[in-house]
Amino acid sequence: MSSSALQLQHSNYNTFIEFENGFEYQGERLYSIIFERNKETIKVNKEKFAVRNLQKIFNATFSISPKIGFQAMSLRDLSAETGLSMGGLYSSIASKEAIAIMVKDVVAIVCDEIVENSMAKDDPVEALQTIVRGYLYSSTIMQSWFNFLYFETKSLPDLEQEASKNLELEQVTAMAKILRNLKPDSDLDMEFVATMAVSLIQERYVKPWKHHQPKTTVDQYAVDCLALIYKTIDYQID
Amino acid sequence: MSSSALQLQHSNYNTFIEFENGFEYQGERLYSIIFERNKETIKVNKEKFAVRNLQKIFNATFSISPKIGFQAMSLRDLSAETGLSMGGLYSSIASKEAIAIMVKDVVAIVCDEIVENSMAKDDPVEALQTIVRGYLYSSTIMQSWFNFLYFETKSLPDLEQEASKNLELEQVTAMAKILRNLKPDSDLDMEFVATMAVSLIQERYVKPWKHHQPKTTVDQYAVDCLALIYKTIDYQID
DNA sequence: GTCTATATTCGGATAGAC
DNA sequence: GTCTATCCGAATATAGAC
Repeated sequence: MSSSALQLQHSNYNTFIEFENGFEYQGERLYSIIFERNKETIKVNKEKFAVRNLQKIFNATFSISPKIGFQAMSLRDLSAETGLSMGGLYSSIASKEAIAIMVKDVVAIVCDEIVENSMAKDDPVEALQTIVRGYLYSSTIMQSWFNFLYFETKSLPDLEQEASKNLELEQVTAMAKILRNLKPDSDLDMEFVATMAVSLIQERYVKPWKHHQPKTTVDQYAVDCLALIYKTIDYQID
Repeated sequence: MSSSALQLQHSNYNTFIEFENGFEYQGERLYSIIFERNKETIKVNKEKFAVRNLQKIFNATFSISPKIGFQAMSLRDLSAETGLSMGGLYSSIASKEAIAIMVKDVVAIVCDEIVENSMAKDDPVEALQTIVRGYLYSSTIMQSWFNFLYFETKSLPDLEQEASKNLELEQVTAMAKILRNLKPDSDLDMEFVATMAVSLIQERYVKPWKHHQPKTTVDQYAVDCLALIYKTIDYQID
């Protein structure tokens, strides 16, 4: 119980709806956070205007770039899609590259929080639930953000590229650790199992053309993922 | 036995080495095939020269583009890396876009062959082996090609983008079909299992920075994948 | 805070000499 | 068959008016 008293309220969830209600990285709040973190490079001073523009810019980016790629998206495309002029764009962002970096920053914050929340659980079953559901739900709400970072990591400067890859490694490492706690005596390669689990979760945001449409709900998908993991490591659920 | 007599010799394999020996899409042979298929748009007439240049061009593309992305790679970058001049490049390829299209064509041929070979097997256990090992081994030998298509599908014209996505769907569909043959009475969602399997295979060529280095061999990885699949569908191997 | 207009660089592609 | 030289459009980014 020790550390669990310190947990954020939204670190306990068993359904998507429940998670979504406590998830702060969405809506205007999200863009406020981005604004706060990038005040120095954003020329617009009033939060009200900056937030509105950032919202337009990211929406436009996530509308254009999945179709043709970030590098092929010109700022003129972005200007047309946002309704802002070239000058208007540059008053809200430092450069084109800055867009990609901001995406990376936001996703990094969210990913860290997922791992943190999970690591705070003493019970490995709860910990597994938390990381799987947390990752799946977060990347559902922020689908465009996760998808963008996945495919556009190459568009980042070397340092941020490294950071982006590490996000994934941390998920795998954390999950493998939990799995070892669940079955301390197993001689299975838990890194392998965790790799499988992570890539299964990524499937949803990486290949929306395959999953996004009808088929299964996120909650069902979460159940399926967990069941598959338990089966793989021969863990009997009560 | 009926159809298995018609199979290509290299459709029977149980190890990477064995597969590699019968795999024709590598070395000079590969570039001969590309040359034959693109004679009309390649200005160089002598196969000897064309093959040598194509080899340089694809090697350079696979060296530069994973780091910065295909769109960010300029033909001047390519010129520097290949040692060919701008004019020299354009005598061997029709355009920059043509490079991406040729990659897609080659990968499509290989993927089709994997599915074909697998579908030719009457025994579902053999069929599963064939598709899993075929996909894994092919994408190991042609790692750069598969990786490129995965991340640069966006750089293709709409029509080829569609074709590229279909390649993946065909793998999943084929694998799901085999799994249903293996366990006809199971009420598991075999599309889900196949999706998991395919994304596990893709892991290797999609994230080489995670897997390529030391760790497990391809053969071990194949065994692990197959074991995981069997476990998932509760199939007892003899 | 947002626009228009423009500076400047760099991209893909081609023509024509060798 | 390959190279050099060059065209031309398009890209990022900025200056300064409103």
